[in-house]
Amino acid sequence: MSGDPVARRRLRLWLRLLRLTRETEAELRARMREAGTTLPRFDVMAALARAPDGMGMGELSASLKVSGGNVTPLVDRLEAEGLVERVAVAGDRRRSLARLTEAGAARFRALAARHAGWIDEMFGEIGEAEVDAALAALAKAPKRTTAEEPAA
Amino acid sequence: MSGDPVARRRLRLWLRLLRLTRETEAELRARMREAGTTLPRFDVMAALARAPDGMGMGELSASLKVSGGNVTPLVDRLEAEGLVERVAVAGDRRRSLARLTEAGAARFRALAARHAGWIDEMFGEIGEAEVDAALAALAKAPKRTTAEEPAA
DNA sequence: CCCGTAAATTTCAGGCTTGAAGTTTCCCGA
DNA sequence: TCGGGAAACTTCAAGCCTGAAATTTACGGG
Repeated sequence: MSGDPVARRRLRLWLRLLRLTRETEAELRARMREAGTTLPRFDVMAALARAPDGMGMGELSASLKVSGGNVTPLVDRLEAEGLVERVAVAGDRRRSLARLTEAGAARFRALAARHAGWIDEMFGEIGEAEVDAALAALAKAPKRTTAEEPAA
Repeated sequence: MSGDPVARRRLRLWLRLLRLTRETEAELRARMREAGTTLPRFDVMAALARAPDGMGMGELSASLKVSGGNVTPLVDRLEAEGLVERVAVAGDRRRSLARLTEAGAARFRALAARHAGWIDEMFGEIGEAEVDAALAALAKAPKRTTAEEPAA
């Protein structure tokens, strides 16, 4: 099918990454569910936890690599749960920052600790040297082919 | 926050995998879109391409690691497009096998070739030795913690 | 000041995904 | 034979996700 053995191995690596990520996400999703939340909401909280002063919707969607239209209802739900609040931006009424509430920050700290434990458990068979090897190997991919080029 | 440096590196590896997978999937999704299909449909076709005699819905959902309720409408759509057909199973009317049609097989062959090229392009910076290192490192994870254990 | 364009966000239709409940069919033991 | 599970699949409500259109606000040249 393919005459290039390196290409075949790269494809195999991709399929392995896909499967590994799906399995891990499925496991995390189940545990988040037990903990009363969902993975996407946790991801939002994690991003906001790094920005104590809040984050614009656009920054949030870029940071999470999800579309803008997705962020709105996600933040809506977290807001309804009292974990996140939207704050107006002085001088630009188009924007609004999402920020963790006190309750949201506390909730995130508790979840993050458990999350880290779950990951360590699931990846526990991978030794430190292997972790470093994997990180080094994956550092260069994927090559961004649809990168926006500076104006001609 | 965490006193265990290995645990932190494992978490970092997981975050890296998540980001890499999301970026790659986003790129593939965009290209599949241009090609007139979607990633989930391609995944179904890829699974069916390995089973010339067809695959039960249950096998398909296990193979793709998606829920059963997901497979039904996916196969429905592929069937509507004439790429997949459901064939009855003699002796068990509960089951039905999904199988690529001639048109579906041809479509898949064309897509698969392009798909392999896209992957090779996106992962082109990763050399053969690094591919092997990554595959070796990731071979052991994730440890299945919710594995169904044989009846007590 | 006013208009055109651009930016930030929301809205929207359509599709994907899950977990749970519902159907139909099979199987097996009494 | 027949009745209770169990298995295979579908249906369903809810949520996630995208890309595109719509909305609101900002900004800059004339």
